[in-house]
Amino acid sequence: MMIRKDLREGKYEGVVTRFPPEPNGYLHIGHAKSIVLNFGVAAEFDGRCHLRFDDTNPETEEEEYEKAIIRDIRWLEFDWGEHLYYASDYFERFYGYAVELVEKGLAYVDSQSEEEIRETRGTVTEAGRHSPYRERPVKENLELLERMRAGEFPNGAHVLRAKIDMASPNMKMRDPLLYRIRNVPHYRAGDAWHIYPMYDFAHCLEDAIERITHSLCTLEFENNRDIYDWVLENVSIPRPRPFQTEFARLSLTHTVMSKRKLLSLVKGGFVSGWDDPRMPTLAGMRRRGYTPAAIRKFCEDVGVAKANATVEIERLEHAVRDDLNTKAPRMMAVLRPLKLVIESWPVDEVEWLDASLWPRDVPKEGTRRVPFCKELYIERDDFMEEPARGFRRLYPGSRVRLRHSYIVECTGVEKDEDGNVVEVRVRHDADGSGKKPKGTIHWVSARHAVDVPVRLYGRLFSEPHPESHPDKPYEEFIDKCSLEELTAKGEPELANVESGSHVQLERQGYFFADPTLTEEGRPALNRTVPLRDTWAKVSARAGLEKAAVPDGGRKKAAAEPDEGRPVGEATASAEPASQGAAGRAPLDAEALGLRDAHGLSSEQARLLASRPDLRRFFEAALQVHDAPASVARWVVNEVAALTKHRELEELPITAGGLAELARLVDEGEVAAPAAKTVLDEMSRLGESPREIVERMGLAESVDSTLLEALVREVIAAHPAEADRCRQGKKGLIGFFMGKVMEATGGKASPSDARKLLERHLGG
RNA sequence: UGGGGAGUCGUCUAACGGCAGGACUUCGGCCUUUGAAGCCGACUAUCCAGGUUCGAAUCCUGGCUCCCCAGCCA
Repeated sequence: MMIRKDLREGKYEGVVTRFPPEPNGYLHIGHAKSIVLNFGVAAEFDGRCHLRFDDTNPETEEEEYEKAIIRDIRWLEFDWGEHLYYASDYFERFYGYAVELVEKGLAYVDSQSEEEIRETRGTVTEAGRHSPYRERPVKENLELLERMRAGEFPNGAHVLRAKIDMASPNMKMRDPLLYRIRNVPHYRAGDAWHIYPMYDFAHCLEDAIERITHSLCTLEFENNRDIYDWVLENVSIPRPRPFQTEFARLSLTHTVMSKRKLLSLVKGGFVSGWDDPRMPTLAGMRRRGYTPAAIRKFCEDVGVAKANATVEIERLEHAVRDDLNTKAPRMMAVLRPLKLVIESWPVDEVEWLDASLWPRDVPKEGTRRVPFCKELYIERDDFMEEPARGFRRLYPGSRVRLRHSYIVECTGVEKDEDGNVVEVRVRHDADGSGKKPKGTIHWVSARHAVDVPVRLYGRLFSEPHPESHPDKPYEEFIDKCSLEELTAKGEPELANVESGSHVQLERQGYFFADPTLTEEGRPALNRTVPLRDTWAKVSARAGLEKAAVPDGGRKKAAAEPDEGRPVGEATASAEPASQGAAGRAPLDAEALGLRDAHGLSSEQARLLASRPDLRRFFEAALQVHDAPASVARWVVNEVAALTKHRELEELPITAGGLAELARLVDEGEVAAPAAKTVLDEMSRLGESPREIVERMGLAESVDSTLLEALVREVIAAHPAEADRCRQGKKGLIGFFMGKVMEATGGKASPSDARKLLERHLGG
């Protein structure tokens, strides 16, 4: 939107964005949002997006990370063409700009210690103090800088600082550091440098050098924008220059996102590495089976705004399921086996059934063969000796459909000496003539089953907001049970699932054949995401209710209207009374005088008293049109709004003009809506109200018969809306008002128009 | 308590001063050889208080809450 405006105004010829990762860690889903945004806007406006490594800190950056980052972005299927850049390739130019600043007297070499610099920076409420080296002569600065570059000093001996303002309320502007000495080699630049540029100096220059137009970054850099602008305004870079715009970074429930915390999860052994499938890293998600398309869709869906926000993980999971639904073929496997014996089936007979790989609503072809015989495995959860209410699966006497196969009826169970059910016995319905069963369960042939290692991944943190507990560190919410490993019994075809491919195990979830663990003919499956499970929710709820029942309460009736009643009291006792006008500070003498002299409201008086410019304007206007009430209203509400972003003095609007306008309205020559148009024009061009009214033909001139006709016309043009309005959707009156006022150019009396509309649409 | 940002359904996110919309979640219903998917429906929101206006999420005033800034990290 903002970009559209820039283009429309001809600020830039095209759009150039960039994704600027620092090669010091792995990319996570939060970076994905930035990637999708940057590449997305470039594509939308037919521009381009650069990939630029912001490698300005040699101490933490490594080629390994660079490689991983490139792999991850490619995996997301974004393409930067030949536009791969490195901040380190610009080091020489940065240095040139630094020299330029020094020569202009806008930067100096500071030889204070790190600690001294920190102490003299001041605090958020106190100004900082000047460095004793601040006025070092240009020549000396140049020499020192040259020697810093040459490696003549130890780390920390000197820094280059911008000379801006040690008293700036923006801490970032208190002579920010531009260069620091680091006598270490850079992973790309080698040992060519002994000084390295700071982010605030380098980033804006990188953008300018690459002719970036829109530099999108996260909210925490808002304070840095002033430096960004300062540097680019003070060095010789090509124009038009880039501008920085901030957006909210992504947070997700049930996880953490900062590099530091992710690293501590790895180091603490809570996960197996950066690519552990529970990690929110792209590498982890890839290994878990999340797809690039799902991640992109998710990033687009959550949108971009400036408000800090935490997106529910369910939303990501939805995107993943939605994508995989049409991409993952269906197969069967039993995670926790229970033997099922078909009493009515011959011992040695095997029937190979054709089973579709896709459900009805996925328009894809393909089947596989599934063997059926006397002994099968079914899921333990699919049998209950004493069925819960609503249980639609196997229990003594029940009938279920075996997926892709026969209907069976449970005839009994076998138990071990401890009373555990070890085998369920059924008879099958050979011709399918019986009535339809309520449920369908999955199964595999015991004889043909293949063992498949399966990892069930859950959320890393049990708490939705692990970082939002002041009294508890996020580590305490790590879910130790977020990984469950087991060996499943799979149908034969499952052995052929290839490394890196997706499959849905029916009724259980989407799984991914882990590329690092899968062997030929023996996939290791990671559960990407479980299927939505309504029954699990229902039974969990039932369990809760049951737990609440023992003390004799009636089933759910008691649980339903929970103890939410105190709400009414709470709101009532919330003492909002202290706020209102009565609760405000009393008017000072000046405001009091204003109020009494002109009969203003306290609010109006308070504003005029606190804004000398508006007060003078108000008083000057009274000289022309002595109607304090209406003039005050215009000044307080409308003129004040105009001064939001511009000084009153800069506005071409005069007190006399405003007074004239107020008079025209008071005397009924111009209707209120039209008067606002006039004011807008006045603030743009500085014409007198009368000139504008004449030029635009805004004098009130809509007589009642004409207005009536207009109203009828507008209603006739929107029959559907009129109907809804008559049926009670009163908000639509506003819709019609808008149309009528538009038709009259704001010249009609709004109250008359509304009356007419209400009469016609009232029924 | 300096400065910079931000407050719209439970959660994200829309709405030239003119119908508070969409998505996720939740809850009903339909359908179903996946308690999935799909389809239909429902619930629920403009931080608060004043003001301007025919009409305010939007403009004005005041207040409240949350986030960011005192790295030689980015």
